[in-house]
Amino acid sequence: MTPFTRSVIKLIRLIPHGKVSTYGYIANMAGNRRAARQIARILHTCSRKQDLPWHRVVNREGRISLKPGMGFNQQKTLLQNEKVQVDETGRIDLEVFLWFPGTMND
DNA sequence: TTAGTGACAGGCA
DNA sequence: CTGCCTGCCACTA
Repeated sequence: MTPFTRSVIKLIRLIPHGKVSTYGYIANMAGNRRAARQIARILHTCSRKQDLPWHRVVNREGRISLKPGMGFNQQKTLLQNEKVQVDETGRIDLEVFLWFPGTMND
């Protein structure tokens, strides 16, 4: 468990209900802006056991980066339960739902 | 050690 | 909107 991983975990837990963030932003906030893919891997490995809101992390296009049948449906459902609008293709309007640290918009 | 891969990002056509 | 390409980094065969 590297310090980078720990800060990533903390940051993700800060994402408020009803908002989303992106792999790139998380990586940037954690100190390594080129680590977007590592964020994905971290979530993939320890999301369940770390009790993380993994579903609040999408890619920079505001789209769910999971293949249908591989968690896509679950993530979409979890987000919709939080009133986040997700269309059938897994797309989300980042202009509305992207979380910016500091601006306690919720 | 090398090569392929992926829950990514950005630039460009 | 869709691809294609490059940079990135941990993991695996």
